[in-house]
Amino acid sequence: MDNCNHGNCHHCNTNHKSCVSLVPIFNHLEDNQMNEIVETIKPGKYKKGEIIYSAGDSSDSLYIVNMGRIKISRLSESGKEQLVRILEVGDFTGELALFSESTHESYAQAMEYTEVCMINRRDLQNFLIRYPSISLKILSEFSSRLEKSERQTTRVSTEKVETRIALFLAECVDKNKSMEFTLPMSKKDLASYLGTTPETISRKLTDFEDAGYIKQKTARKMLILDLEGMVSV
Amino acid sequence: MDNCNHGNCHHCNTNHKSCVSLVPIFNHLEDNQMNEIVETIKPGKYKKGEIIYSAGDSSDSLYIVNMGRIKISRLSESGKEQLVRILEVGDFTGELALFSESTHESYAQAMEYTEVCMINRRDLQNFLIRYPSISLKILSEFSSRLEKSERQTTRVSTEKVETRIALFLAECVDKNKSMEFTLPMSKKDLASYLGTTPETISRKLTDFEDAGYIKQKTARKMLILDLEGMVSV
DNA sequence: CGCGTGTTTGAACAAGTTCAACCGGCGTGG
DNA sequence: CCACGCCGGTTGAACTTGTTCAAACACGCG
Repeated sequence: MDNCNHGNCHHCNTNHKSCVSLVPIFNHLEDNQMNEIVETIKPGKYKKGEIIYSAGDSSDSLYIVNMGRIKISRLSESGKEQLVRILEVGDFTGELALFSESTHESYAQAMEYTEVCMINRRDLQNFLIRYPSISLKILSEFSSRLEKSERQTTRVSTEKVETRIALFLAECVDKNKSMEFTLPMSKKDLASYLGTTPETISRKLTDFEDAGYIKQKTARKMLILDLEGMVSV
Repeated sequence: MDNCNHGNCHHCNTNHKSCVSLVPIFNHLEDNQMNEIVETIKPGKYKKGEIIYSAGDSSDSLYIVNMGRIKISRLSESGKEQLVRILEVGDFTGELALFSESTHESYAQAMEYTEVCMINRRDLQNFLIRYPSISLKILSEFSSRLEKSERQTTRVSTEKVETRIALFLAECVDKNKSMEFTLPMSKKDLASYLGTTPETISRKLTDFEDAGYIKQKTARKMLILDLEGMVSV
């Protein structure tokens, strides 16, 4: 904020400090260590819908979300695409290319106006060696991502669509700590994420509504009426 | 080997050195550093079929496979189980419990007589701080696991069973560098891994055979006749 | 206001699961 | 050493689930 002397700080590209001081992987460092990192950061700004990187790109930097939201999708061998996860402020991506030399297998797209901070591989590896605690943070993040990813695989492999939707809604309740919330993505994207089609999502949600488990206030706004009942289908 | 002065070294529990000097996460260290790690290691031996840890266990150690093979499975919310991955010599598991306090969501079972080396959380975290290069190795392993796991999710979500089987066989060819190989697991387990049923696996494989893509020499022995044709179904 | 994309609904269709029966190899215990 | 039993694998047929395609709709954004 300090070195931002005009209107909207969100659009002030000299303000990289927040990237570093806000995100979990760095915010435990000493001030002078953080400053050192701030020095090496390059900012990036993307309009809604803009592609940040594509499958096949030889990425060599870590992207940290400073503002906005990013959608990460993969293409399957036969060309169909799947939404893998959504990055919120403080999340990062680009890991694959950081620890192996390979290219991206996924692509990243801004879901709204988004600002990121980029750290290139060489710089990051330096910091990892000098400040081992950063590695511990990233390891912790990785292990939780791994956990989530494997859980998702198991769900898609073993649960029927209905159950997957119910579990997803239950997680939204959890995250928002409220029975009323807005879906974090379109139903189309949700279908892609859950490994089904928009049609099926639509149908199952009206089924849930008919059964009295939920109420769809608008396309995205949900009110859960009977969580227990819904997840135990 | 040196400090093993009786019969079968496989059953010699004073020989922990190989765990450390063989596995990728440690084998780049200096001798004295390795010795330090060897000191803290506890060995574990498991008969075929034995459970190494179960879902719900509050694990607090990293398991490194010294010999044998371990099957990692998860239980879905509704109780169905899925094979997540198979650990070979040099692979490790237990990561979840290492960087968070939580309990295991998966369980591990020895597929044959298996020996592991265990390092507890406290010791490992110490080494990670003192020898940052270990973190880099683990990060690299994690990122490749993450990649694989996400690829698997995408496959299960978007590809039909036939394609998943074909891709799996193609990977076996790749790994064995030969058109002839033995399946790394039973067809029952394969079904669980690919998110389908043994019946379907059986049927699709005979379909492949009828189409002239493969030849099943025995239950586990496969010969790929037309890789191109098979994967482009 | 109008276009485009996301959403809903219907009906036919495809894919894979389920259940049940049967086969065969392997290990165990008599 | 043989017989039995168990588990993995195979096959058939009915059944369930979810997809696909097509059409109509609606909401939001320019």
